[in-house]
Amino acid sequence: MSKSFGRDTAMAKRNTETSRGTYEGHRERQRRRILEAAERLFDERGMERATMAEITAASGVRASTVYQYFSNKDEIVWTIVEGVFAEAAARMKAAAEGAETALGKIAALAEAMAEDLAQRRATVRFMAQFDAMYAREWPAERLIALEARISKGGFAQFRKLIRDGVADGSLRSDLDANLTMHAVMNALIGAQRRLASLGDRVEKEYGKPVDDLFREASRVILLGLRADKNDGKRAK
Amino acid sequence: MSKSFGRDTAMAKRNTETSRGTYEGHRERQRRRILEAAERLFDERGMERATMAEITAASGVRASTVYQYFSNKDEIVWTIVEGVFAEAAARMKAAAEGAETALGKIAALAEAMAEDLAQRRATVRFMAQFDAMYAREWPAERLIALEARISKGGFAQFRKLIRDGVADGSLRSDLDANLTMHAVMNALIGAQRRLASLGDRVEKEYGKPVDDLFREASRVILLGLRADKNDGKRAK
DNA sequence: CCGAATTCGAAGTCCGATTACGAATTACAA
DNA sequence: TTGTAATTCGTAATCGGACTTCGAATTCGG
Repeated sequence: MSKSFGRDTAMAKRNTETSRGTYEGHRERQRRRILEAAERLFDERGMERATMAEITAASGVRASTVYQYFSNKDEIVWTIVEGVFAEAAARMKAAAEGAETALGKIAALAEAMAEDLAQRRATVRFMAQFDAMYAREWPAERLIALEARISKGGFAQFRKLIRDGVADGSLRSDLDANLTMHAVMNALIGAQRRLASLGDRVEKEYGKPVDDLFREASRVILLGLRADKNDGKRAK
Repeated sequence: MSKSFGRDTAMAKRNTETSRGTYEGHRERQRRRILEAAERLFDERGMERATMAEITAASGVRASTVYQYFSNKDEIVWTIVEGVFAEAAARMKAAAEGAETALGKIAALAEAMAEDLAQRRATVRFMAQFDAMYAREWPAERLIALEARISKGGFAQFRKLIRDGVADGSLRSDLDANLTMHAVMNALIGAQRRLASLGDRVEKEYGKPVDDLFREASRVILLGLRADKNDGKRAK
């Protein structure tokens, strides 16, 4: 509430014509320091277990100061989540761009997700936690803001991808682009997040790295999307 | 720690030969009362937000008494989770038993999951939360106990299902039963849990009930599992 | 009715999030 | 270089929620 009172009053006055963003650089640096410490701790201990005290200690910034940057722990979570989601989306987009056919793009996207699962497991786990706990109560504005960034990044074109795929014959003809897109994305993301959450547990029990399991799942899905040799006669 | 001291000492003595399980009935009833209140609250407010005070209030049992039944909130969560998982597994098993071919069984299983998603969304959401937050730190014993129950119930036969399917020609011949089983189960469960978590949000945005999205996802997966016409064996 | 088992209540501990606020420090404009 | 606004520090305090303690009151079964 009374967060940046100092800035909002006195500084606003000065800004009227003089030194724009005087302390901004420093503020930005501090902000990053806090976010980085928090992100690491969330990864290591889970966003529930990670305590404010730990975060402040790790960031080297006192608690009372942290609250001048973020009004509460949730704020920190949101901020990190937005960044993480946006980055993931960007990676997916980049991956998809490298492929030719629609089917190829989808495959590339799935492969990118598999790599995230292998190399950024903690981050994926973090996203899983977030989905499970916060997703339902996202304030609409946040959601919109996030989607805006992500849309530019990749997911949004997915529907078009399916439409294209049906058109160019690489995907089966009986697909409803909109429905299929959401269904497949949710299945892929769901599988990825779940595997990240179960992680080591699954690996210990079944010997395979979880990203292999994910790859097999996406292989099956891709097979399901692909056009039959004799597409057109077949309906389920 | 000092939970059931009364029972462990005085009553243990009596049990030596006399009134076995005297107060058991009542105790069991109380236990249920608490669990039911907790389950409802977890569904309504999430297992994080639901407070002990709320649970005790809703159950009509005082806090100090509740702690004679469960040593802490986590205990309650575990207990409910075990029941919920076991029930879900039983439903799946029942569903699979009604079908003939392996592919049919898998389809029936997926349909049962879709129905759970439609009719027990809160419960599925609950399982999603649990997976995301607790799965990594399940004590092994708990896990074993749960798996024992679930195995009897359904998941365990899934691998056999795939092997059978490959043998009877309803599934494509290049599947690795063990790998595919885990991959597909994780994809299905992951999709189901994710859709339950996002729930209304998804429905509002895209007009379709989430169970339809799930059905489409499983349709695609089933298509991916199904044997090609020219798989070398007869197709279904 | 007796005695064990259970519940109640109320007070209290512990811990983590968050706040309040004055003193100390830092950045920068003049 | 210096005065002042902006920022940080420390520390004490509040608050809510999980969990405990324990003696008094109540309930159950024989």
